[in-house]
Amino acid sequence: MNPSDGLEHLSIIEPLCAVFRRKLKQVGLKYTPERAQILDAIIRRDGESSGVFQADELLAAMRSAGFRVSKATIYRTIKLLADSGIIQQVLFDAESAHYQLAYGKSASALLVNVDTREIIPIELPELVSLRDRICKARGLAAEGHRVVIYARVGNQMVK
Amino acid sequence: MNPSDGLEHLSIIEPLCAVFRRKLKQVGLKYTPERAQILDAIIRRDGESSGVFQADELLAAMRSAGFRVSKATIYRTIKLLADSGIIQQVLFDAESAHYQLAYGKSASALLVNVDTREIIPIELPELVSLRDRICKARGLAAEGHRVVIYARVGNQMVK
DNA sequence: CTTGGTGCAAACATTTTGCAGCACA
DNA sequence: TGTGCTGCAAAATGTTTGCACCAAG
Repeated sequence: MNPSDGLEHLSIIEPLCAVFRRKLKQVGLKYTPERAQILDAIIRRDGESSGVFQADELLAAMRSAGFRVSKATIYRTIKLLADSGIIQQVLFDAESAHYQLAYGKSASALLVNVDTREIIPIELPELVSLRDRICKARGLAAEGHRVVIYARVGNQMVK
Repeated sequence: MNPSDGLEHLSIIEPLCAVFRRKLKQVGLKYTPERAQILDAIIRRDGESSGVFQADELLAAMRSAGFRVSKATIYRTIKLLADSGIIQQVLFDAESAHYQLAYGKSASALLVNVDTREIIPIELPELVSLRDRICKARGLAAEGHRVVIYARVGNQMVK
């Protein structure tokens, strides 16, 4: 597949759809067109920008792409996807809930440029061992973590 | 001062009040009894439990302690205290905003026991250098960070 | 066909705001 | 004594839910 054909996301749509479908069946729920379209829209968004989205953003994006889904279905589906482990909530501000695709990035962190409001997902592999060590010291097992780092454009010379 | 006389918090009330008073004066605002009582209640809460609080919890605590403050004033004062750097928002769940006193703990993290819902503030000094290094690599200057670690009681043997 | 799903609108929970009277500086 | 502050209640968000009709399995 050509990496510049705008269809990179197709490489993950199929497996994620299958995962979602299986998870739904496990609990006796149905795989509907709306649910498929919402997951597809989330995957498409993941390609652009930071991949972090909010319910109303997603709704607006889908509407302007010609889909007619309701707010209620967006919220209900987001909850199902989070329960399935396909997306995860990221704690990034307190105004409203933010989510991102969770495939393989359960340990990632977000770097927020407070000047430009740009959100940059970063990897902090060192944090996992640090986290596990701290939990173990208290007889706990780490389940996950959330990290947000706030930064601004430094005026100091960068060597 | 006797550390078991229940008045440990007095050691920080005075300086924090002074800071708040000064910050208010700087922008032409007034230091009112309500604002003083709210800051006092926050400092008192910091002594108990984890020091993390929500607006409605604080309101309830103050009401049952005999103060008569309104919801609106609580919210308005929390915002002022956050702007003054005296308290800071912690991102811990998306349901509602959580805050804690900020004196000297701008780099701390929270460990949440998801079984008991207990919130344990912890120190992660290693994270500061990690954070600064990552920001500098992108020409940014770290302003702060938020870390929440979720853990549960481990069933595995802890050596 | 049966059980669950959707859209809509109303309900909710949290936070913000407009306004009339009150109080600090 | 004026500008800012308070309480109240209404408005504004963001999210959830009840219900009637529709559709997947």
